[in-house]
Amino acid sequence: MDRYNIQETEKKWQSLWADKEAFITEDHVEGKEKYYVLEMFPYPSGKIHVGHVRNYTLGDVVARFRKAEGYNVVHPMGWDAFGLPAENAAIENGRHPAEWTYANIAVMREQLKAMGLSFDWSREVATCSPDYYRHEQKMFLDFFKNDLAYRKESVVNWDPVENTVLANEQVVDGCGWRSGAPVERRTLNQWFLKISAYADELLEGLDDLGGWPEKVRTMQDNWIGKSQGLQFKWDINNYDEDVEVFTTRPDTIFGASFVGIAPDHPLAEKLAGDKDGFAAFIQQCQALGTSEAAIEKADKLGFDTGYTVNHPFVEGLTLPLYIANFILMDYGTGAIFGVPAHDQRDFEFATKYGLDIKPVVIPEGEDAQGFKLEDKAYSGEGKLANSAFLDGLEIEEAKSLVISKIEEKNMGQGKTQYRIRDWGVSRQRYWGCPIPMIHCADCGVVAVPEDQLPVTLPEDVSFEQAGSPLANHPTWKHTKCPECGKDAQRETDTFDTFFESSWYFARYCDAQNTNKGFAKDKADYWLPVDQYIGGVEHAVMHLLYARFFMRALSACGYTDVKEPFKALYTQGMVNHATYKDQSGKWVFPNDVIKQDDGSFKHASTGEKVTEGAVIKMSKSKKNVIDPQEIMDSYGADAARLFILSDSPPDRDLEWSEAGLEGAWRFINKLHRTVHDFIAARPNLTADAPKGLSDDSKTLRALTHKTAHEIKADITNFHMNKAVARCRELYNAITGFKAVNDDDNWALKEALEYLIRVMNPMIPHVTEQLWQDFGHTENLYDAPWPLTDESLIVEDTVNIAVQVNGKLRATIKLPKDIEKSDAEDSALSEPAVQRAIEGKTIRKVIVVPGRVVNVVVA
RNA sequence: GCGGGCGUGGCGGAAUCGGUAGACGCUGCGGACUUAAAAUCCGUUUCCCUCUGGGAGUGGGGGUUCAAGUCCCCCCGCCCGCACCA
Repeated sequence: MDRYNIQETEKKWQSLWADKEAFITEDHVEGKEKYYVLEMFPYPSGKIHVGHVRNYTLGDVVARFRKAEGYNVVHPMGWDAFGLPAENAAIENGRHPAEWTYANIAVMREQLKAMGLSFDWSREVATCSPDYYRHEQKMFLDFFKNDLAYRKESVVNWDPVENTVLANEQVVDGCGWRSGAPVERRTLNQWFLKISAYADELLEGLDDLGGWPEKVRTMQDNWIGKSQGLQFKWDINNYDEDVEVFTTRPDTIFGASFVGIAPDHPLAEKLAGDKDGFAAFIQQCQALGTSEAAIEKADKLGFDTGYTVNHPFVEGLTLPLYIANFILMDYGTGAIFGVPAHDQRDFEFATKYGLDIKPVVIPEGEDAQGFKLEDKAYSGEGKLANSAFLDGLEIEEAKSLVISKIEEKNMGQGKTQYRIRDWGVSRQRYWGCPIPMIHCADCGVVAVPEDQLPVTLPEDVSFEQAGSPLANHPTWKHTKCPECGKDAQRETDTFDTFFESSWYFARYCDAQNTNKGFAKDKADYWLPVDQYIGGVEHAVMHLLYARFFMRALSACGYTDVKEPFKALYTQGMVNHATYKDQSGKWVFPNDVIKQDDGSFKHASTGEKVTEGAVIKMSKSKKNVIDPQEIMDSYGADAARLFILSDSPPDRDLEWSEAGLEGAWRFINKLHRTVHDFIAARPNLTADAPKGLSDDSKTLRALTHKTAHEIKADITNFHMNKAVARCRELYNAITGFKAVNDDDNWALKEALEYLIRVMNPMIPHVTEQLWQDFGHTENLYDAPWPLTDESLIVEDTVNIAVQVNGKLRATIKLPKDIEKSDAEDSALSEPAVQRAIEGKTIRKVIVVPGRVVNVVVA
């Protein structure tokens, strides 16, 4: 018998698809609606990983399925090619970032091709190419002209030994990852994009994103963080400036026991700069770096300025003015009033420094005098108390009243505040897109004239010295001022790599365009992306930046599309068990052999190995599987099928060798079953034979039902259910005994339907089997199989019969039976009789088509 | 710390609107075929019991309901994001 040759067959179809340009897409195809499927493009880190396999398999199922449904599908792929790892490779191995990056791209492109993905490779982009980034330089200049880009000071993590800015992930326990030196916060002048100007629009736009997961919309909503509050000034005793605070809880003003400012608040140095311990305190705050998580997780620390402030409503009441490490300069005014009873951070702070904790919001059912806080702040509902003119009011009433009183006193005003900050796009790095600006001593900041774009990166850079390679380059930055012609210097910062990923989906619409990033009509045709698929870790930043970027581009006349992604699907991660040897070192799963007693040993050394937690695959823990090895030994179809089979795509997936083998077995079985059928050479008619046996009718019903339901499953991303249904149909096929050619006709229909509905999941073997059946068209170009609705209507249903909610029997009844008849049938069941014996029937609940519940006492 | 999510057999998971918990796969066990093994095929696989039946059971505790994996409240555990990783 002929065995299925996976490697040969998969290569054969991959080259056929390439030769026929099967997935090269034209714009505006007559009579077809467009459908844009997009997966988040990869960073070319070296080789593809299982997370990529999952992401691109999901996208491929959608793309092939929508094509079969008759859409004009575009499914592009490219490379998010700028970024830190390329520079790290340069430092560690001496390889040039460009050389390293392009070599990785070449490897990964071949790997993606070997997966049989239906990409339109004619649209491929690499963001590190000047052909790509020249256009975003132009976009930046347009943002600048339209007042959407500006410069301001902001804080970075500074490594004093390496003389370089550190990313947050490069700060480990407050120290630089390579130098080990404590990081400092340093202020630099940097470029920002005014995403805050679109805060309301981005927030309101979320309501129209029905195709997005609720959780992602909620996260973006919280990130934008719109809040109504009060901004007002506190008078500082014996000092001629006021301190301005922002609060979302003006109602709790009578519970205030201190006022706090951020360590980098301009007043901090002025008020306390000459005090003992100030420098040490500031240093301690700086050691936390700039990461918000690190700052908020740190123990609450304060420094008493010695100054006091006057309470706005209580004559003679003064509160201490602290500098506190948990107050963020970036939010509000960088100053707060602390209400320990009703804010957890303030509570911890007050506990530590012995400040008053005075409850002013009393929950319902508690007495204002008796209400005591246990060990944490109370932030729930309640009525005001201990608060002079606010006593007895609801929180919202009290907020408005305090705001209007403050406004009357001219001390401040109600204010809408956003948590979102403007997007800092400057990076002090080499491997990024140069920011097309020039600094002139006389003219200030001047844009590079458009006819001088692109500003390209110099190739001869050194990573030997500390600091930014662009700034260190001997000649690159020296240029002439475009306005006055005198000597001037180029901006040596490059863009944040989120800049590139904020418009790549628009570039795909017109990837070959050398004049501009994309032609408006092409973007307006293809965009928005109909289905975007990627990791949930991008729920906020990338997705929010891209939404902003399209609005900014739209404001500059590039396109009419403001929302780039109509529907979003966020996939879960891929996890794998971890292994350690006796010395505690991580071991690759590939080097582990499971023994008969369930224990593990090292494949080459024979040493005992212990199995650890099942966690996200990561190189550092070595719990990685190389997709290349999977494809080499099991084939792309098996890898794809396994990854779709087990877990629902939005949940984490546990990689399992056994599950992969199961998928591989299925593909071989499917091949064998089809070939056994063909070899039997049944004599078949073209149309459905009349008078099919009941078994054949049942098989036909399942066949058509399966095609129908898989369509719904794929539409809803229930890929694991779709696979389960395919296996059910397959099980029915192999359990089916054909006694004549009429039966064989039904069998062939079932097999062909199975092949067709599985094509988006396992495209190679299904194309092959379709051809083996004698079809001359290819499945990639074939429509989704039709469902004959008349075959799938059932006239009887199984009804559960319960007594007091407990299942006692199931009965088969006509679908449209009268309730009373269903009740009679249920009560006559022996098991029901037994259960109700000697009891009184209180009532009987009949849910048509589902359940009869007999309630007895 | 803040924001968001997830939790169902030995394992991954299924269960449309609150209506038969465990589809489908994996593993294990038993059997067939074989000189033998692999492959393949068949059966079986939530737990407990006094087993022609019955009881328990969806992270834990409480509640609503004729009926709860599903709704509500509290708690526990794990995961993602937190603005210079991508």
